[in-house]
Amino acid sequence: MAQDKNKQVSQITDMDVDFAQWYTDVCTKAELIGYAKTKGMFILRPYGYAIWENIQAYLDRRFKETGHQNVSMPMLIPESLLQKEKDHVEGFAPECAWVTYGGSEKLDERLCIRPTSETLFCDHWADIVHSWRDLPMLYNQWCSVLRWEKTTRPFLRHREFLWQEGHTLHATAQEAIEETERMHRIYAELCEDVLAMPVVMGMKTDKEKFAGAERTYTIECMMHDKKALQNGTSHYFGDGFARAFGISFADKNNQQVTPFETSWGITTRTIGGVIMTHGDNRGLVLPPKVAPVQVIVIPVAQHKEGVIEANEAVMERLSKAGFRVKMDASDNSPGWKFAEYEMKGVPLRLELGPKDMEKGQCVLVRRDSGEKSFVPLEGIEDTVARMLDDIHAGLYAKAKKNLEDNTYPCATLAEVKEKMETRGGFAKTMWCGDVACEVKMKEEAGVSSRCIPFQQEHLGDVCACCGKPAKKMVYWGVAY
RNA sequence: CGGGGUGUGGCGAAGUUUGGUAUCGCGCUUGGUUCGGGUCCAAGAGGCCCCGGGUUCGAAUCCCGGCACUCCGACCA
Repeated sequence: MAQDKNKQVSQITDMDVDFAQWYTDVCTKAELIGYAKTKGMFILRPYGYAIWENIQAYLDRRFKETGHQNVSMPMLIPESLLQKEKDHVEGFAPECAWVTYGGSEKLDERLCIRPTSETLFCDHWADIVHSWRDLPMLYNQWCSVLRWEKTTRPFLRHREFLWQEGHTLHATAQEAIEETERMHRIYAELCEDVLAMPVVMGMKTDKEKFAGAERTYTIECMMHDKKALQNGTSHYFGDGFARAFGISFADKNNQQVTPFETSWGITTRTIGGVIMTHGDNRGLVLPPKVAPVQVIVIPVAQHKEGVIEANEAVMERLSKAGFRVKMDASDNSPGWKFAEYEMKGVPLRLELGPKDMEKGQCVLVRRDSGEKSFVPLEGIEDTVARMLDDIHAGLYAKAKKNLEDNTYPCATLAEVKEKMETRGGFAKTMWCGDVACEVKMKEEAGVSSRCIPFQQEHLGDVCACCGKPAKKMVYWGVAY
């Protein structure tokens, strides 16, 4: 068996044996990622980057539809600028990387390589915002940021990672809160409608919220191994940053007032989430809407006359219909190709050989279920479209089941601890709102609060941890 | 950053205990062959044995120091 493996397409570890190793195998063997020479720095290979581009294309369109403009801010932040907001600098200082030399000369002031750009946007706005007519400012930038993480993993934690960071400034708190919630919903829609990942929407507790934020809205997803992944956050800052940076404007009554800020972001980590949500023991399983290749066309008995041409014709038809389609006419055997594209998570495989040509049909095989069907070439565009939709729905339903089956109520800390050890997932409990109980939950049950869901349930009257009157229902879990 | 594991052609490994200058499979190249689930045959190319010191006549192998990957914690998108 071990020897036979070597003859095959690069093998991946069984996910039930070692999920972490399975994950790393998929990232490398499916050619999503390469390791760079500097610890924690990763190369997004073409196939991995293409997934990001598809996510990017969707979000960029949604951002522009909602009135946002893209900008580009500097990569370096002078230390004095970073220092202006106390909570913010405290939150990020431990993971900042600094530039201290320019050429051979030591700099008078060291420069932080941006871990996030709130300070840059605020400083800029302090210059250009003067009147209520200048608001709102609805900015976004696609860039990479740097955080000196101690533990790194492909997609899930890079020292440098790609993301988008939206930053907006509003005349009123109400408007800023609406913006924060609007973007939070867009992230949820990305997850559910595009990535087939069901979400839990809610707010972070004070302990877990972003450094400097008044409120952090979060989207929590459950991975195949039942651990949580935060997938997109949206922050409401109140006027804290604006005050710290001296941003003010003349309102309609000619009063100088302070505006309200938001920021929101999603990163390439999301790709890690996609892998861990849908993947299986054959490798990656990509949701059709972000799959770089949606249909892989594999000619069978391709040396026979007319086979390649017939396959090319189908490929062109599908391509013309707007599908991302590729044909593999290499001299690898069909079986090799089947395994290869399954590992790379291509949603649909189309086989076309001499027998099919006679019958005017082809074979379609779904990556998610392995289901094989013989379909007429006539109307293949519609068949493929329908099947890709079915795959999306199937992936979503499966992930939803995983989320629902592994989310359960607990009445006490002891119960959380016991259930977490035996089954993992999300424990939901009532909570008094005290940070001390969160700390205790972490220490004793090993879980952190994932979020205070919007969809609240009344599970009881008292906090599962301290027994005092409860204020909210909270989801707890082990997070990536 | 604390605790474990690992580092040998592109990939997976053997060799390390008992020092003598590298072996196998896959992949790759070329020519044939085959093609509906990981074809078969033949010939060929490819290695700073993670890096830097040390011991030794001689180091992949022994000693010291780094670095990277990986898992478990703490921190984090």
